Amino acid sequence: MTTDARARGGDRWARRALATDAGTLARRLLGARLVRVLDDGTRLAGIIVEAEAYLGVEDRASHAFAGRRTPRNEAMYGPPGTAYVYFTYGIHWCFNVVCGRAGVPAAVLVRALEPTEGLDAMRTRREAKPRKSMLRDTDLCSGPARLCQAMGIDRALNGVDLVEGPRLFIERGTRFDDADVGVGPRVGIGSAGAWTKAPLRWAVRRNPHVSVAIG
DNA sequence: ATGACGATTTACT
DNA sequence: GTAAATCGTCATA
Repeated sequence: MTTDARARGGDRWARRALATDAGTLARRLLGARLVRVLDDGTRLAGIIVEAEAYLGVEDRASHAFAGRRTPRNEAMYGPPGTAYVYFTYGIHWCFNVVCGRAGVPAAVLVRALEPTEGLDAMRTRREAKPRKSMLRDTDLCSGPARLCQAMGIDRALNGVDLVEGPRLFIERGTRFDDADVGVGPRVGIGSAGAWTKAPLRWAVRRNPHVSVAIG
């Protein structure tokens, strides 16, 4: 493969593979490679090892619960393969893969990556604020906001198309056996009734890059 | 116009 | 373990 083809993403996920329900996609995304190509051509990438499903209008923990549709969550209503990037806690960005079908707001929050390409650039971004010591590899992308900081994902990528776009996309990666995958409640869900404990988070067992070990 | 809150992370006791 | 950081967004008025 040529360098150019590699930068474009040689083995991307097709849109039809993303046109499924959030739970199914969250499980299937484990092992996929998330790729970010910076403006200077630098390629950053990591294997997805943790993801959460946000089902849609019935899911009280979803930004689109009860059909809420605002400027912030508009991307959730886009076609499968749309990036939904939102800002939270006044500091952090989080990245989702919109799934299902256009007009139905469902998405998968990518919570952790095992970084594979561009670790030095990631470390530089993550250490932008002064810190006591150099970050370990397992601190680079082990959390939804951490991976966005490491990969340079922010407002500018909200709404972009992961299937055709040049800056952020998903490639075929490795495959994790069911025996190596755990399921449990989502992280950081406050009072959302039964949805607080619903088993909608998938993570690779014993993988040190996961943000919170799975039960 | 105002106020409460957040799909988090970090530093500190 | 607890608390601070930090501000866009949304619901209420």
